[in-house]
Amino acid sequence: MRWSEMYVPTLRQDPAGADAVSHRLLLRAGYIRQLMAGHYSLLPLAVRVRAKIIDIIRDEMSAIGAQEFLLPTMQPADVWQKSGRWDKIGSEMFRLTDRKDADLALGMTHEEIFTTVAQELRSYRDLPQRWYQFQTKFRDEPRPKSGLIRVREFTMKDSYSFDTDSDGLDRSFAAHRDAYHRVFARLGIPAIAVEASSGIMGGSDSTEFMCPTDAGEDIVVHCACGYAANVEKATSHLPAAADGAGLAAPEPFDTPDARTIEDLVRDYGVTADRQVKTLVYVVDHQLTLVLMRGDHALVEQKLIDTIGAVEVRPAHPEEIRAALGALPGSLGGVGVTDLPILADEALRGRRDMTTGANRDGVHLRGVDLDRDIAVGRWADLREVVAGEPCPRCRQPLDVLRTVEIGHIFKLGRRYTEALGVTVLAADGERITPIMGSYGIGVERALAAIVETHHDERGIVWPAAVAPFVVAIAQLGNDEQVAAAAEGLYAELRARRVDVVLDDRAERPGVKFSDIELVGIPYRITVSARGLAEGTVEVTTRATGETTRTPLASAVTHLSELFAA
RNA sequence: CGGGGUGUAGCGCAGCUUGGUAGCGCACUCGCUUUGGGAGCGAGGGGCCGUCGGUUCGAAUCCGGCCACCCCGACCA
Repeated sequence: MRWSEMYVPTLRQDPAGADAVSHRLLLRAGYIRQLMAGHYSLLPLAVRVRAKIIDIIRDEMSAIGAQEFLLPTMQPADVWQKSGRWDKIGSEMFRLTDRKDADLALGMTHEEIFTTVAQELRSYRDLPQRWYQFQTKFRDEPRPKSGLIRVREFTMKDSYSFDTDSDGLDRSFAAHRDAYHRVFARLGIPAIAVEASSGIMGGSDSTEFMCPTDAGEDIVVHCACGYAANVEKATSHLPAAADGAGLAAPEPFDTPDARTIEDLVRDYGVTADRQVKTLVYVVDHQLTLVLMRGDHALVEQKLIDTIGAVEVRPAHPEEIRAALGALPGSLGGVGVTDLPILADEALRGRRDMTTGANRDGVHLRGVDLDRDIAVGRWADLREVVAGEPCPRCRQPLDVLRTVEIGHIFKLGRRYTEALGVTVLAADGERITPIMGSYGIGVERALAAIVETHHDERGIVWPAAVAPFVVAIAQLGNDEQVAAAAEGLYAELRARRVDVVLDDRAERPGVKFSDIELVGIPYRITVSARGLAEGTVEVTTRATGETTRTPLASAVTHLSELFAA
């Protein structure tokens, strides 16, 4: 490719409102343009990178025996109704109707559709099957942000496995997990595999692949011993509390100005870890008390996962007052019998605690959880914070900001049952195949590479995904320079190297900064000055290292760099 | 959905307080010079000032509605 013929609209200044590094650089370097919030046009350079990412993923999918499909992105409502997700998913799914007024959806994932195809599986001998595709997904995100990191329309590599039994699913799951590690290693993404919540996908087990970056939105708890989990799932080992004997019964005391945990700490000397924080949630229309230790934060996803709830929201003050007779600040679970009460494990067995009395401006001390509060269910609901002891090795935990680039699920038989997929087993019985599903966000992976591969001058692509591996900077309009540059260009193309010849009538500084901004791994600089002594320069983008080499051996020198 | 902010040329911005019909830098076009780190000089082209309405002799500017986009939070496979 000749740069003079490419469309690469680089920007000299940082675009306004592009906060994330990858967003800023992809805009500046002419890879993407925004159409509307959450929808981006990929320009030629981005298309080249995307194609290389897809090739790497495809290669690793083939290596585990997966077969490529391409399923429709517009889908009928009825399969979603059969799986129950038409109602369960809510406004994140784009829905539309056709001229016959039939309900349709834009695919946000393809479990239902792949399972529909699987209805033709007949025999256990057909299994296992591992199927995948690269397909556009649509998700009506409430808040798209950070360029390609959170969008409403994107390409996903999604795969689905069908096995006869859970051992088979374990093998398919492990095959994908290993393939994903290889994919991310080849893409240059420092992915961490973490335990995750399965969310709306359902299923028994899931692992997320997370890339650490400031632009990330997921918090991951991580330990040197190898323990890693999304905060939505993470636990830590808290030291046991040593409570005193407490009181024979809870004792009210007036706290007229205390509305928060901190108020009680400051004005009444009750440390936060001796308080019971009473949160009121509406869980699938049921008002529910959620008790946490005063210094602990609730993870709503844990609440959702524990109950299997569809919708969870904090209750409004009016709802709370109507049910408990007090406002937030003086709430507690003592004596409450008409509402479900969930309590965090960290409160189990605690005595001599302080909590609200359900009378505004009054608290109770000497509360014994087992004796005084009708806890219906104990669960891990607490958010782990940095420095708490690792649940495995007891060393202090790290907390990282990350972006999710892949997620693999053991789904079970939910979809195959709902859509009536069965095969005949060896003994003549009908069995329902068990499924897994596995996803990688392609453009998000692209953004994650930029997040982790850049410097102050621009992007620094790993060679495996770079839009071009070599750029030839032809300086000046000297005929000999042009001839030498053209010669190198032809030679590299003959060797199937992705090379771009910067033959623009631009000054050297413009060429250098564009080539660096765009992030091409190697640059050959051809100039009259160099040719006078028979040499060209080869510069490595990542290190800035430049070596002079005779024109005739430039290609050989590059090959050595590729091999290194 | 709650809070905050911004919409003026392709990009980045000023002008708005104090109304009088739009400006700067970059980019773009042409000419000359220049050519190893985003060139210089000269001459040009380009904007329904997001949109609809109101006030006014007159609105980019004042008032109201709407729309879009960005940030924080909620939410989110």
